[in-house]
Amino acid sequence: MKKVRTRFAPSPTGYMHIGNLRTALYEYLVAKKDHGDFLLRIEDTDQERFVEGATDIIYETLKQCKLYHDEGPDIGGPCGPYVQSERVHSGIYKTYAEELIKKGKAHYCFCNQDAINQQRQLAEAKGISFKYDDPCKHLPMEEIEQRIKEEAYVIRQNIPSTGTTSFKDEVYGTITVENETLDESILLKSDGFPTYNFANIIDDHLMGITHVVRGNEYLSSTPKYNLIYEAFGWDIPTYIHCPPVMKDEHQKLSKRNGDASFQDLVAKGYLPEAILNYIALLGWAPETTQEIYSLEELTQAFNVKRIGTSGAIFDIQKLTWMNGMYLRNMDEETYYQLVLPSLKKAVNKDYNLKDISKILQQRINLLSEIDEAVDFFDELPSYPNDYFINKKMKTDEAISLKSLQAVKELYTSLSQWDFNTIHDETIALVNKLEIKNGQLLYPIRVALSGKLFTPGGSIELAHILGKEESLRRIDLAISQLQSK
RNA sequence: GGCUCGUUGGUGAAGUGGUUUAACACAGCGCCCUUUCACGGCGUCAUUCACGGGUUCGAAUCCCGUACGAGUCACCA
Repeated sequence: MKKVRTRFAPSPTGYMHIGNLRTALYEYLVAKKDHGDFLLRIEDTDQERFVEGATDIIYETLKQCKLYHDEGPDIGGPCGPYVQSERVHSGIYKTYAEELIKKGKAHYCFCNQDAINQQRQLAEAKGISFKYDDPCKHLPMEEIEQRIKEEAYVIRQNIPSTGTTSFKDEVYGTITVENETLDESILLKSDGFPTYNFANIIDDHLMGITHVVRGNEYLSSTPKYNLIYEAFGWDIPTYIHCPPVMKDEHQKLSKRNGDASFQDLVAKGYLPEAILNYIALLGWAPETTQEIYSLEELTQAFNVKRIGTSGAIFDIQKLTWMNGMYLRNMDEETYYQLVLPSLKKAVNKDYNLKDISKILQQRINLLSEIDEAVDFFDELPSYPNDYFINKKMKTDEAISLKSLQAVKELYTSLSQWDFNTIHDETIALVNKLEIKNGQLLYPIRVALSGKLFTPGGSIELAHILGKEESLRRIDLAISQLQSK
C-alpha cells in the first residue's frame, strides 16, 4: 500500500476562505489518519489574479490552525519546487503537453480567442449549447510545425467524440459522463503557463499525491482529468469531492460577498481551534454524538465515508457557542494568559486581573466581548434607576435603597475584605433582613457595576473593586435613589 | 440550454428496508438552579423525511417521474 499523500493547493488570491480552510483540514486529516504526508503547493498559474502577500496569509493560517505541512515552498521537500510558477521555468508542463500531442491526446491550436468567444456568445444568445469544434485539429503536420515557430498557440486536450468516461468518487460514488459533452479544454496557455487543470494533474502525479480532496465544483471536470491520467498511463488518485460551505441556501460562502474569512473570524475573537472544530462538522458527521474535538481527536475520528453530499450552511451562532465551550474548557492559567493582553488594555486601574479573568471565563463566548464586559471597572457608567427594578428578583427602587443602606453599614464595619468574609457576612445580612438573596445581591451588583449584565456576581465584584471603591459606588447609588 | 450533483426541523445533522411514535447539537420558547446575564439542569420544538407514483407484509431508507436548488460548460482556480 502506497503512503497516503495529500496536498493543499490554494491560489494566492487573497484571504483564506472558510471553505478553502475546510478543504485543507480534510486533506490534512485524510493524510494524518494514515500517517501520510500533507503537502502545500502554491498554484499561481494565473498571473493576473496574483495578490501580494496572499502566500503569507496561507502560511500564517495553516500555522495558526496547526495544520503543519510536511513539504512545501517554505520548508522544501523532495518534490520541489512547490510553487507552480517556479515549476513552469523548468519546462515540465510544456514537455508533458507535447508528449500528449505525440500520443494523439492533445493538439496545437492557433485560433483567436476573441473569435471563439464571439461564437460562444452567439450560440448562447440563440439558446443553443456551444461546443467548440477546433479546426486546428485537422491542420497538416507541416503547417503546424511552421506556425508554432511564428504564432502564439495553445495546446488543447483531445476528447474522444464517442463513448463514456467514468470515475469513482469516495463521497459521490461513481459518475459517468458522455465524452461528447466534454470540452476540449486548454492545457497550456499561450503565455506558456499551464492551466489549473493541467498543472494539477502533472503536479499531483509528480508529487505522488494519492488522495485528491477538493470542492465538488470540480466534479464535472474530473472526467477530463482521468482521460489525461489514462493517456499517460498514470495511477488515478482517490477522489474526495466535498460539498460546498454555504452562506445561505442559494449562495456559497465567499470573500467576494463580503463573507467572513478565517482572518475576520479570528479578529472577531474566535479561536482557531474552535473555528477548525466547527468547520470540520460542516459536511462531515462523526459516528458518535461528540462535537468538541481536538485536532488529534479529529484525526482519529475522521472518516471520508461520512462526508455528506449536500451543501452546509455556515451557522455563526453555533460557532459562537462552540467558541464559548473552548473558552470555558480552558484551564484557568491558559485562559488568563490568553485574555491578559485584552484585560490590560481594558482595565487600567490597579485591580486583580487574575480575579477578573476568573469571573470572565464562564460568561463569555468571544474574546472581543471582553472590552465591553469589564469596562465598568475603570469607571462606573451612569445608569438609570430603572436598573434597580427587577421583577424576577422581586426588587424595586425602594427595596434597593433599603438594601444598599444596610450593605453600606455592613461593608463599612468589615475589617477584612477577602471573598469568604464578604460572602458570609452578606448572606448573613440577607437572613437578618429576612429578604430574598436577590433583593440584596441584585441591587449591590447594579450599584457596583452600573450595568444589567456583568461577569461575576456582586460579591466577586465587591471583592475585586475593594472596600473603598465598593463603598463609594454604593454611596453613589444611594444618593441617586434618594434624589429621585 | 446541455451535462453532473443535490433535496431529513430555522441551522448542522444521525438514519442505508422493520428495534424510528426520526438520535444528538446550535438557535428559539418555557421551567428549575443560582448572587443578575451567563454557565449548568430539565422540558418543548419534524406524526414526518421536496412532491407524485411504484416495489414490498412493511420505505426517510429501493425504483421511476416531477419540482426546486447548486455546480459546470474560461488562455480562473
